[in-house]
Amino acid sequence: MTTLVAPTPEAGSKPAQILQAAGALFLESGYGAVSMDAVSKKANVSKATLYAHFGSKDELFRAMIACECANSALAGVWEEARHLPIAEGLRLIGLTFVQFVTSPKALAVHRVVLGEAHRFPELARAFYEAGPEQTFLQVNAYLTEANRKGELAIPDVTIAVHQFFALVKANLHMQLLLCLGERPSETEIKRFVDAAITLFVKGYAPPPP
Amino acid sequence: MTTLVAPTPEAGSKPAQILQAAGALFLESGYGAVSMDAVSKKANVSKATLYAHFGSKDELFRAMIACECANSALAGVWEEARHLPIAEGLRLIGLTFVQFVTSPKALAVHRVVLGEAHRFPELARAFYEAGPEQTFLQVNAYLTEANRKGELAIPDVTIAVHQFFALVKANLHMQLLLCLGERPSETEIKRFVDAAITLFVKGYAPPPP
DNA sequence: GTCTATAAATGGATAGAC
DNA sequence: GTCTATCCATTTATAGAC
Repeated sequence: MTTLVAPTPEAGSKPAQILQAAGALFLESGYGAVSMDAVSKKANVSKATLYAHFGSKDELFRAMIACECANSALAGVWEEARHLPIAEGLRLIGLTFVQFVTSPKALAVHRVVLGEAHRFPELARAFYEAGPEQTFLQVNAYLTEANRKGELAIPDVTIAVHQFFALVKANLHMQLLLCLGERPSETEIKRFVDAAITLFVKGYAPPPP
Repeated sequence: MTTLVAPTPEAGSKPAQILQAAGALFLESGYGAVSMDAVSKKANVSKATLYAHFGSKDELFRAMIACECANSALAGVWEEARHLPIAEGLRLIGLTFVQFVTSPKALAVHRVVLGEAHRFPELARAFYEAGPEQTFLQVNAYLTEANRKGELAIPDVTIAVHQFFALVKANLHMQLLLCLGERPSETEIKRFVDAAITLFVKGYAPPPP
């Protein structure tokens, strides 16, 4: 398996300039619409220098995605959620998750990876394993624990994890990926997440004693 | 608003050949990776002929998407679902829906529209309105009726509709969009849908009298 | 390592004959 | 309407000087 190793060269160096420029352009316009010329101009670097660091357009694209995946959001949430009642914990996780995946940056990465998934299947897989899958594993552990404590009664935790994320994202994620409308207000997002948590918790509530 | 009008020229004509070739290539490799040269070759048509029918690459791409959106799957389901108990009706709708959106063709269209959403925002909107939105409206009516009959107790039907589709697609849709793995077996899909329906119906069950 | 300049190929789009 | 042949801009990638 190819793990996504983020190079993250020292800030200010030419590779860092190039990666930053590539990120801005690729994420804005997609792979096909961006030329190496445009990247070199945006990075204030000659094309020769660009090719000295990244052997090809493909390689630059891969490196850029790897770099963008390096930010592990949702870092502090898991520990905090463990000390909350189940509904509150899920609410916190859900809200943080939605805020992350609806951020312009995350949307742009998602969009460009999806658009090129057919051409860079290993990249799509690496992206999935570096991002969504890690989050799933965390919530899997969280729900398993809730099951054990009797707070929920989930017959199939794996399915439930996917359902949880599907519920909190709901249609919002797809709408934003399609560039329909703007990101809703914080209040609006809270409404969606609340509705999701309510449904999830009621749907998986343990039977009354 | 730009509605997606599917031209659907008579079969066998040059425009039809071109659209078919364009569909095969664009859906396989995305917008940027396909040249007009490749389309003309695949369609067994000269480039001049191609440009006589479609003024530009953009126009051809739009026409192709419009053509692909013309297939209104899920057509017969709504009437049939109305005669079933709520859980069975939802199961039928959900299953048909998942089978449709996980078909290779639907996935390819989705992928390419997502990938180019930034460059063709009106196209993304038209796609959404021609496809997902129509389905939402149908289920909105269905759930409103179920609410009225007291089969379910849904406080916000709009949110519930989005939740319903999110649940039945769950993570499967995203995984397939990312070209991870193959489409699961029929049996496996049924398992996912069943789990979704169970959660949804239990979560929105009316309070006991 | 970095630049300027350029090669070699391919892209979208068109002219003009039939 | 359709074809062959071609224009011109742009693209990826490299050569050679500093």
